[in-house]
Amino acid sequence: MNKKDSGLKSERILDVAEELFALHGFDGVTMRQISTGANVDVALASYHFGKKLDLFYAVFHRRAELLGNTRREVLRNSLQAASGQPQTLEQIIEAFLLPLKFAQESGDPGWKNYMALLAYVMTSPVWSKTLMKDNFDKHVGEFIEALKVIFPKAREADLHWCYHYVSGALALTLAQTGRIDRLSGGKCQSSDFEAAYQRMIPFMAAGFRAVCGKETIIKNR
Amino acid sequence: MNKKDSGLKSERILDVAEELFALHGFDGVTMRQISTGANVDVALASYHFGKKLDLFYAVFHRRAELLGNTRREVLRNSLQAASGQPQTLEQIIEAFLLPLKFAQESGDPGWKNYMALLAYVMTSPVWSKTLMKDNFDKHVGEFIEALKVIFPKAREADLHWCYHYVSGALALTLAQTGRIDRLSGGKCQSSDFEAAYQRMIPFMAAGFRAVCGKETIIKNR
DNA sequence: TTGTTTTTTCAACAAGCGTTGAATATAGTG
DNA sequence: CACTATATTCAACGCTTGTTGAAAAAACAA
Repeated sequence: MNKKDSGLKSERILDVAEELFALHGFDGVTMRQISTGANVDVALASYHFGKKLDLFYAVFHRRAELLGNTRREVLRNSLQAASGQPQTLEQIIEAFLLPLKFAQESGDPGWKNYMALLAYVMTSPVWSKTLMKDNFDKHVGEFIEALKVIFPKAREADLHWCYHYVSGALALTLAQTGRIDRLSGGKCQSSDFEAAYQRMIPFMAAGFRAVCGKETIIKNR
Repeated sequence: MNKKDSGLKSERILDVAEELFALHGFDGVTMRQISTGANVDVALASYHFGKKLDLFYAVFHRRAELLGNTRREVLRNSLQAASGQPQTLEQIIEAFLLPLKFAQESGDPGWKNYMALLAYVMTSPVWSKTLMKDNFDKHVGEFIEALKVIFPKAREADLHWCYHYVSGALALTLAQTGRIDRLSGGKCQSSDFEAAYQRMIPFMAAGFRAVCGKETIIKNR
């Protein structure tokens, strides 16, 4: 039995759609390409998921919930581990990035496609207003709040712009365009999320401090 | 005479195509939407630019050359102004960002659309391998070289990843998705490139130093 | 088994797609 | 003016699109 014939057909449709949408965007993929890739009839995708747009939402929503929950969990765990003291800036940034590292390491190749899809959605003026708003905005507040605790004197606009830079750097990394491979002559690889991850934490932490000032240290009570 | 009836029709086609491609991507725009927006017959776009893909290339190429040349010029000017001494890290980053600030301030609303288009192309796995490669990769080498001068002991991979983070933060800013407006409760605006620009320089400079070490100061000869 | 529900395929629809050759209008030239 | 080249429109082509109702197959229940 062929690889693309294993598993539930409805799941295969989601997997193939995820990969193709990530690569070519919503309008760059046809229902027939998806059904062909999943080795099912074109009508089956409509039967399970409705309209093409609904399928797109289903694909995006499938892993969004899991990712958001993991993010919140990691953030709260690091808060608890600090036992009363505020988290370090590095811990907050790490909590933001760690779930994606987990996903990368999970071995499920679908996660890699999903990350590229996430980058596509994040940078799209259209999808950002619907999919990001409905699936990810709610988690951002907690991160900003954690940052406010350690940067009580920083202006909110500064915090948001810095968060925005982290988001952007992350998005381009998730997109895995292959450009860094080319520009670096092979010294860096788009697929090497570990390399991107390790450097991103000190980079972004230093950036935050340069813009928002040194964080306030609160004594243990 | 209506606004969309002014100017050369071929330029109007490029302008409308630029705006629509930036918003919906290559596959999300039809030739008829473009021609309708430019108030011309659908065949005229083909007459002037050939296939749809050629039109897309023409749109992207129109401002790419100007942008690339300005970038190189600014970089070399700052090199000359340093009169023998190496540039500061901030100067190098500024040279990378300044042309976009210029474009923003030029008053031409087309530039704003082009920036969103550039973000779309930068983050697309498909277009990155063709359009970015053919139009922008050649300029990156000069920036990396300038960075190597002031970070002679840094590993190349570190420099490239840091450059990658700057690219990503810039891309998300150029995309103008409106997300930061929402998340910040109106305290930040996607359209306010000046605000993004001012904070980006100290942020990225600090990030570079955190990953690549303090830059080497070379005495005046 | 028979009956029922769910899943999957088949075949086809109307609408929209990019593209093109021929016809018409406009501008430029002498 | 007439002649020519360029610009623009018109009308239509063959093809692909997303979607759907009905038929067939498979799974399930009794």
